[in-house]
Amino acid sequence: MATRQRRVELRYDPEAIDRKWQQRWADDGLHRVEDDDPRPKWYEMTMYPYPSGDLHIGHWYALALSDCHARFRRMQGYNVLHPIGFDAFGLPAENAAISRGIHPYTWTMDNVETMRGQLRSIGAIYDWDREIVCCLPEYYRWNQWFFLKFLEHGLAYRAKAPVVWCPSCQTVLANEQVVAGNCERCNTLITRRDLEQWFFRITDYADRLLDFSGLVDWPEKILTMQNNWIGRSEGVEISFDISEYGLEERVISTFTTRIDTIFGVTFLVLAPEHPLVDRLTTEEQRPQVDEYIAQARRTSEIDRLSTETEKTGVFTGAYAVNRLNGERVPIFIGDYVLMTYGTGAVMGVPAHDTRDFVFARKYRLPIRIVIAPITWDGSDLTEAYVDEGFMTNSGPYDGFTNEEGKVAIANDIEKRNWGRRAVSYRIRDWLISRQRYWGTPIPVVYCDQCGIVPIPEEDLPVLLPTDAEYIPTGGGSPLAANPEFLNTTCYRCNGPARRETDTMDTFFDSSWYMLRYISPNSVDAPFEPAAGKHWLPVDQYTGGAEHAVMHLLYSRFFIKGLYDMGIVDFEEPFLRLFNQGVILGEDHEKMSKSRGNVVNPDEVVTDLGADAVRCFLMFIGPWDQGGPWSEVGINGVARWLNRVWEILGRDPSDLDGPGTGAPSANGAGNKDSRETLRLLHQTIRKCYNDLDRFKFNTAIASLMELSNHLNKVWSDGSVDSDVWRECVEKFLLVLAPIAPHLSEEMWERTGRPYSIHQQSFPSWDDDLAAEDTVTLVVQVNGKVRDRLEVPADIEEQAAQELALASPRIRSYTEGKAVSKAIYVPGRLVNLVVR
RNA sequence: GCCGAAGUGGCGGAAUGGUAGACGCGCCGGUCUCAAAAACCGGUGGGGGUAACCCCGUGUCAGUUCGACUCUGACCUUCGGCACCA
Repeated sequence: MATRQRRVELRYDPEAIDRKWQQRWADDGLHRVEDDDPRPKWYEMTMYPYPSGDLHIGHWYALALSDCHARFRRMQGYNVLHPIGFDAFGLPAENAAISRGIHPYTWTMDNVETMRGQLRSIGAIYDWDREIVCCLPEYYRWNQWFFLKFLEHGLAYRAKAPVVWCPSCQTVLANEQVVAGNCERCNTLITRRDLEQWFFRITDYADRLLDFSGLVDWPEKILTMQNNWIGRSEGVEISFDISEYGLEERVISTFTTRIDTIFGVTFLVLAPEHPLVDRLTTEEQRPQVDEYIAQARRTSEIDRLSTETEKTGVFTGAYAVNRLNGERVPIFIGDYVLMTYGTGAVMGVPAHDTRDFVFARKYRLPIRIVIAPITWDGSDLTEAYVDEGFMTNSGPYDGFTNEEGKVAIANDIEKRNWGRRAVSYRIRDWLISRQRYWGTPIPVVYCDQCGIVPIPEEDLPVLLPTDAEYIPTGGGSPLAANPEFLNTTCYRCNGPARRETDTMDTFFDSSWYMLRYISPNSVDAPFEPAAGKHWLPVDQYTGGAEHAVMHLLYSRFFIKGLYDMGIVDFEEPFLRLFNQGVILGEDHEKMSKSRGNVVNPDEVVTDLGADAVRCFLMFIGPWDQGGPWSEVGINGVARWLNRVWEILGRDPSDLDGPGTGAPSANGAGNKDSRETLRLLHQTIRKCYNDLDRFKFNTAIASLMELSNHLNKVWSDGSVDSDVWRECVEKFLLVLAPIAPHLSEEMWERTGRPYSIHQQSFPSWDDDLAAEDTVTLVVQVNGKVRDRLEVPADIEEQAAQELALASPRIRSYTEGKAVSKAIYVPGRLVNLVVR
């Protein structure tokens, strides 16, 4: 048992209050969401958790705070749908199965059951009737249905793609299972293997995915990351002649964004996986080439693309002809060229490309300058010159600026049919196939007569067999080892056929789950169109920034695909996006079992209540920044809630008693009452604006200031009881989305009608919130030299006169000329003196 | 390495071109207590000064500005992602 650090003596029993209200809200169906509610709709969705079996503090951070925002929207008058579900397919279930011998289904569903209970302790406004669990056939049959739609619309295709392979375990590995180039289980050196797999044509949508056209309100950084991930570049595909080898392919096609440097080409580099490598390699060079390819198969893409690691390559023994100048240049292979980008072949222009420069130096290839640096004296380069300039050594194009050259050369190449203008994207088509058991079966069969045959819609779902071997062994997908699943009859010709045994990437499930929450029980369609029309798209999506690129791009693509098929009538699934940060351990490190810094929220909730945990997570700092957990830090908010309980629970009529309160004849007339009212209205305004923009930390700080102030004016007996009553009521209403249990309990105890969560967020009065006086800062040459208390509406002239008249200021301006005076209304005067 | 962020007291953070350190933790002092804990009240960036006050201070270095935590450039450190963790 760890040393108990939570030492706050609460005046209330948080466990009893949490239990009481969670039960009451559930019994009353307070959070049930109806489609036909007359209020305007607000669909606020948070990324659904993976059912790991334990709701950790990071889940609380994501879920409790999004719940606060959803509750705030509800108090603003919206009918709020804030659903929850489980991202239930994936690798950890298989790992658990392997290490503990539990079936992935059992493991997952047990975890879901545990986590449902833990999730209830948050006190969120989930409508549990809308829960989704995507490993159940009721959900994944729609994965299959959507797959068939994409296939039907030509957006799915099969192609070979490499997978990471452990030659000892004879299984496909996830990148996560590779440790320093070795299999994490048996420590064998990994390699890569080509398998025929399913792809979705996300690249067809690249331009549309780049275009946000004001449709969405997302953080700028996420838009930038997506743009960079898609990585559009315009250039030219130019082919080099290899007809001398008498192959079927008479050219090698390369993609370049710098066609203006074509006369500087002194070599070509092919990706080691390029299909021509085998045929072009000379017998003499073959041993080195084969060895190099084997090496490349073990190297990760990050290492291959690193600008830090040395650029290597091997000569194939073959040459290609640059048709613009007739030169014959050597063909290399090099692992810094990827088969998945452009054409898998690049032209080497060492003088004007950094990587090519290093490569040419290493292999002693000529470096020919074709774009003259501005101050070039004709000497050799010490590094690649990648900037603009005039063309030289470029035949008919000499003297052009390189920008003019780009256009002229592209035109000439197109005229002669040596190539064409082209756009290349860094993004690759979405590889859907997984050689794993715990996923959605891909609904096609392979028939010797008919080829690929999609399974008809009416025969869905293709059930994942529960009695199958789920531990991957002996080659492909585990399902391939299950003859009852594998062998079937063709849906077209009734002849013998084999089922597809790969399952789907789990990003497939999460690409469309926002649709399923709308009609989670629909059996005829993934969602009811009428309900979809009402709720979709999602107004606010929240979740970790780790999903900035992949999940969010896949989902955007998926929805655009459905839009084109007429299945949905909107193009962007998530109108607004907010990414929360990460909760770290007390040691400021990422939480992990091996570090022993994992926080169990259940214990804290029992001790201090759900609201204390919610408040602490909100108070820790800005939501998008995350922050470290602190066992002593949470005492602070617990103490505050405890004080709020005590202060707001006081009997306001005590203020009317003799010797206290001293209410003035006109109610809120006395000075402290006016101050109190002002602070109340300022606090409501601040909390409204802060909660609106997820700035929970400063909202709570301002409520703390208000409670401190209330305590002070109470002990001074200087506030009117009516003002006090107004403060209590509005304080509780502002607190309601933040601390739903405590505020409900106090709402009841102060004699107010159930439920606080059906009330509106309080409004404020700007006039009441306005200050009479402000502190005018007086600077001399930008340094603060005095502060003056002045009327809030002071004019520039008067402010300057007051500033100049201040004795302190005079000691700085004495005998000097004031050359300039800057006035910021109601804030500052800056006198510039020489 | 590439792409994207972040760096402010002893700690979490506030202030997004105008009073640096709101609010909280911790610490120090006090009240209560036989004592401690809890609770409550007060103080708390560093340096100098009896004091009034003064100087320094937002990762480092340069720049823009009357004025920079805030904008620009370079660098350092940490974090997220890099296509089979989700």
